[in-house]
Amino acid sequence: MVRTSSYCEKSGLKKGTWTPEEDRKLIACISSHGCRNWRHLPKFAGLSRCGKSCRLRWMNYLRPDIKRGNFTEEEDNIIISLHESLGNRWSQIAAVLPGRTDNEIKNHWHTNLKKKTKQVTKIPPSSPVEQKETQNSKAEGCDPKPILTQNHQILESTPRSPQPSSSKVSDLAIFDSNNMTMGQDGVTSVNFSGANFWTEPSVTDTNDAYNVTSANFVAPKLDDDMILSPHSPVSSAEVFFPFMSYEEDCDGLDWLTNLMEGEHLDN
DNA sequence: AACGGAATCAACCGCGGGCAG
DNA sequence: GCTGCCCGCGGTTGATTCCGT
Repeated sequence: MVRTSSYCEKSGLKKGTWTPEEDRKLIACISSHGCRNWRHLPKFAGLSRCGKSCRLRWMNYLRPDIKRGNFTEEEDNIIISLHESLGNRWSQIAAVLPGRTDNEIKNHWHTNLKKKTKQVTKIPPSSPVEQKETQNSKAEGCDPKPILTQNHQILESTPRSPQPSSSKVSDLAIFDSNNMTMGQDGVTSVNFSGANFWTEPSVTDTNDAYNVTSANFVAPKLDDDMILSPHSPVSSAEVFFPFMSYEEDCDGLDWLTNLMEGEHLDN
């Protein structure tokens, strides 16, 4: 199947899975130039990719504020609830779940939640199965109804087990605990040494607890000898970090600690 | 251990909307 | 108002991984 795109019509442009080297180039380019023009960005970055592909990679994977990890019960409930009212408007649903991309939510819906909702509609309310599920929910302390914080923000996530793929961000991320700080609001932020990553973040959130600004978000300095892939030695700890928010006693910090201790590199 | 089907998820594509000229 | 460019969205594909036999 050969389809053309107004965005990627040029032949010779690379397609498929992104390599760590391409990721590094893209991050470096956005770091220095920002991402106001996706069409021209690949040229500056030295990438044989179309702008659309770069944008997608950034928005769905490399963006610093992406929360990595399994969806929580709470997030599932919110997605289900919002899907009932909004339908397949994944971007709007994603807006309520900071750190989650529309693509991720969409995939999660099709792979997990769709079945879940079908089960719920098929099974009579008084069925033993549902009763059991309800009991489980209660036992786990999960409210079956969506729980939204005052500003519609989910602050927790369970860690997602890393997958062995060369282009996964979990492979790329190395953390420096010295650069992690916990704000008064319980939000973890990370300052990287190096130049300002982004003087004008394109990804902004009106949510105070989630705002990523140049003040609290300084990106890694991408030296030539700095390698983000776990397949090669890392010369500095000041590397890219998926931005996330946690409550103080959240398990997510344990996950971070594990990552920092290199558990994600054990493959 | 090997195989095949199922599940997962990153990435692709076309389309529509916004905006500048 | 029209046209072209660019961006973002949602549907879909396909490579990879998982899991049961």
